[in-house]
Amino acid sequence: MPELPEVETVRRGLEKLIVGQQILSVKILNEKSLSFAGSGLAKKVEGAKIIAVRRRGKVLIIDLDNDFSLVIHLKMTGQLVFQGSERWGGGHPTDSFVGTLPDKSTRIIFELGKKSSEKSFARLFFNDQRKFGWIKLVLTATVNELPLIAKMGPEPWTEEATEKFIKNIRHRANSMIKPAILDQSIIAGIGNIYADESLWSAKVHPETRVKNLTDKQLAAIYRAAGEIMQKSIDFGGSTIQTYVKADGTKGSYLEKFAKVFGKDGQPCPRCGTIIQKLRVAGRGTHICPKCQKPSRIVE
DNA sequence: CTAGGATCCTGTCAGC
DNA sequence: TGCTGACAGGATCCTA
Repeated sequence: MPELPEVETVRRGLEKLIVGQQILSVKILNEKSLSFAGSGLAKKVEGAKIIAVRRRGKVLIIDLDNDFSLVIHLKMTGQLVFQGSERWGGGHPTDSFVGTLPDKSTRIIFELGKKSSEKSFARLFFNDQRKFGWIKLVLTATVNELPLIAKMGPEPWTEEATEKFIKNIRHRANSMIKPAILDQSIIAGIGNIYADESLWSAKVHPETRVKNLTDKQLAAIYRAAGEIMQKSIDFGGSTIQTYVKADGTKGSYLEKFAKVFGKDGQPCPRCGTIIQKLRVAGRGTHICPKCQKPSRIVE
């Protein structure tokens, strides 16, 4: 689930909480959730100090001071929850943000602290209902060689990267625009929500073939994706803070944030037409049928 | 090259 | 209440 804004929100939260901490121990509740192409995984992790928390696309990277890094992908239902003197969590929003941990979704537990001080003890929980998410321990120097990262397209921010994005996507001329922007090798960080939001913003129908879009339209999609994702980060992404409202009831940040995603049956915020839900490339897709007209140039 | 389906899993919800 | 099927904020692999 978590897309770039959620992963960036997690990164910022964790950076404040865990950099400088030592990993005292690792508890593996689900073997497949944590892997290492070698032996002595726990021994490599335990005792290491966390020196940085980075992000590339939807991938989170925790650098350790022993030349290793923990590379994390939350996939659909992953989340990270820090429990120390304070509680913090981000990623896929579920009740595990607020409930007692570990719970049945907990896959890995990192016990953090400083060897010299008993007081700083804290735990970092990697929770993941569907077990699609993963953590890999790799040499820091080889992080960029992981296929997903090696092939990854540009982050959706800079003006220069617009050209890179257009160049990448033109290689997929006959593809529909929605699956094309979901492809991490074309542009990094877009998932199902931001794909729909970006296409609505740029007034492009998700089934439009790439070859039927002008450079200007592609640039508009790229720009919309960057702006919407930046706005989402500023808004606070998906965290405990946005999950629990001030009055203690559950709130969805999507409810407030999204214009079309999950809004089928409701009026388009731009023109009032009822938003429809369709299936495009196997994914639930939300459009305004008036703002996002299908391409008339059909081959 | 592209689409479409299956796969990795668990939980939830609609419908009968 | 219990069952069933569809679906889910991801990515990869396989087939046609």
